[in-house]
Amino acid sequence: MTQSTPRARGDLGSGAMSDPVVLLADRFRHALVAAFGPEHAGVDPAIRPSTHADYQANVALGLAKALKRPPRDVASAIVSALDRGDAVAEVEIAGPGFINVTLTSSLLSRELARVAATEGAGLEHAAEPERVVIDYSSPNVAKEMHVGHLRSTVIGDALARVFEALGHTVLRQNHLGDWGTPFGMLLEHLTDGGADANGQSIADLNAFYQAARAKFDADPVFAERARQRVVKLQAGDESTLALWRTLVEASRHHFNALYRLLGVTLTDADIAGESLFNPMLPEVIAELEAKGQCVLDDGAKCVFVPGYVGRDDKPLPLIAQKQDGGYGYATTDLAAIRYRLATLRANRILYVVGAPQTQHLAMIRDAASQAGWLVPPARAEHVAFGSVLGADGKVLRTRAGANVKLVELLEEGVERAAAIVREKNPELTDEERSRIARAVGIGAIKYADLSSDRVKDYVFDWSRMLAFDGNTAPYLQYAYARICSILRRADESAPASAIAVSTPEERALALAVLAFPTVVVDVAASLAPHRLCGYLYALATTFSAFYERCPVLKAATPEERRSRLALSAVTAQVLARGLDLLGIEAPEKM
RNA sequence: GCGCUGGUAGCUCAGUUGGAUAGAGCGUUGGCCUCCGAAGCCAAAGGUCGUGGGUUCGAGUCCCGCCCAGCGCGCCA
Repeated sequence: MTQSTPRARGDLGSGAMSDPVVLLADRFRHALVAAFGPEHAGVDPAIRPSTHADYQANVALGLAKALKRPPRDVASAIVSALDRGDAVAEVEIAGPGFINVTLTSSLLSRELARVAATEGAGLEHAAEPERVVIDYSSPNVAKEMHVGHLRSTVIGDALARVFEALGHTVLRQNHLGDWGTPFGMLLEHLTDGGADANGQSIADLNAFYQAARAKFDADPVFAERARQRVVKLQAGDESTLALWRTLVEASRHHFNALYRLLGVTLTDADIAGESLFNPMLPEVIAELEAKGQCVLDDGAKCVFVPGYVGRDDKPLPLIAQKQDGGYGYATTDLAAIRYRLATLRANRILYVVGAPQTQHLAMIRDAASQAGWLVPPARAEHVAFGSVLGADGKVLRTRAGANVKLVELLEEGVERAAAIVREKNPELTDEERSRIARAVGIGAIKYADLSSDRVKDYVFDWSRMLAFDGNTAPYLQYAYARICSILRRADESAPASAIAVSTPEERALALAVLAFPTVVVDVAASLAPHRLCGYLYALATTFSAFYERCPVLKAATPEERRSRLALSAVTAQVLARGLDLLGIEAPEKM
């Protein structure tokens, strides 16, 4: 829906205190004011990682034009005004006006100690916590979950974890498809004795759904009964509701089992399905009418928002009430956004919904603004994502053309992981192996989903996601397990204050570790979990380089050994915390 | 027709919101285990960033046109 407005790097406020970028940005902002006056207080110093130093400030180049001075002059004025304190070891002006900054080792040690001391690996709570509604997963009652639900569930859960880690109040909303016309045929089929739905597995209900559907399509008498049953359901007929509840109950068991297997934080308390909003629909329409937002068009009550036209070049409506008096999904979505703002008091609403619904959700957002429900600074954003594709480049399906069941997909992942773990590490007990296989198999699937830009489609490929090379969950888990192995053998533990950064590999690793909080804040602002993946992968490869060149247990001196042990430990802490934010487990052995 | 989203190495993908020489993994080629987990590491080769203009000190990144692909566009959700 709205594009998020990410804050400039280095201007992240709290939540990133241990990252030197924050400290540097602060020092540079003061220098800008000192050098050029208070009107430059809001300028972003543009602190970036550098290949020529620890960081570089790019602000002089942009400022040169406004000040009508040569960039290098501007740079040197900034450098003169810069308070280096005990943080900055070296500053140099390079090229057209880049300011290269090298930090002192003592600063790195101090900040690493701070990271190690915090439970969240350096994460701090936002200065102004928000109430964030996240609408995700949203499976349909009486249908088995399939790959189509994977991305919403995995991405939404990762975002929920990230926002909570930053101290925001997260209101998970599982918008179940638990109401509407399809329930007419389902309930009618149930009264026909089509299935014993009481507490039975959803697999039965899946077949049950298809049977009901077939009967509905083939038998006009049945179809009419189904329509009547919808009317009874809408009217609150008690025996009909009882049947409906059995379907919902059985489905919930299925969803919960799957969420447990997948390691997703959703619970029954997060269920806010279509049925919740059903009673609100008449009053929503009444309010829209009272506000003059609703007009009769072609027999339907419609809300028109500017900027949307249909194929015929005529304005495109949101249909609040159909010709026949029934309600469609637009009505439910309007009721839901109103509820989330007025009742849940959300500041921010995230719709983790597929990209094809972009226009629809934009219209819902605009209609909510138009109705006076959605008022800044509250905002609604569409966290759109692409499709999961098969090897043929088309939406992933079984060979028979059916939807791929999510349970089967996850179980296959675990089985494949178990086979790999068995081969690579035969010494594990059965119990260890099965626990690790679960972490690796599920982790691989989730990570594959999270690690590329969510708006793009991605190709589902077992061998790639389960590979131990490249940007995969197993590679990160391996890096973590390897560090744990070192720490187990060490027979001593060293505090982060023992870290003395000396070699280039140690320095690179220290800087990488310290960037963690900034990355997490950035993920929350940009709603882009793949940036956390990219960061963790870079962290793991940086550790590997350190591991190759810098002996830990066999370090030259006891001081160096303790320093490297502590640096390894804090790296492990960040890796595990980062994976946890993605909803992925990090076993200590694999 | 209109709109949205994509197009970066043979393949799969990054690219920090306009900065210095566009980076990874796979695959290919060549190295590294008497040494903390080789499930790893190092190196080489591989690019008109779909295309043509524009903006400026500087464009994969911003603007316009075009090409290709996917998706959406009135009572399904």
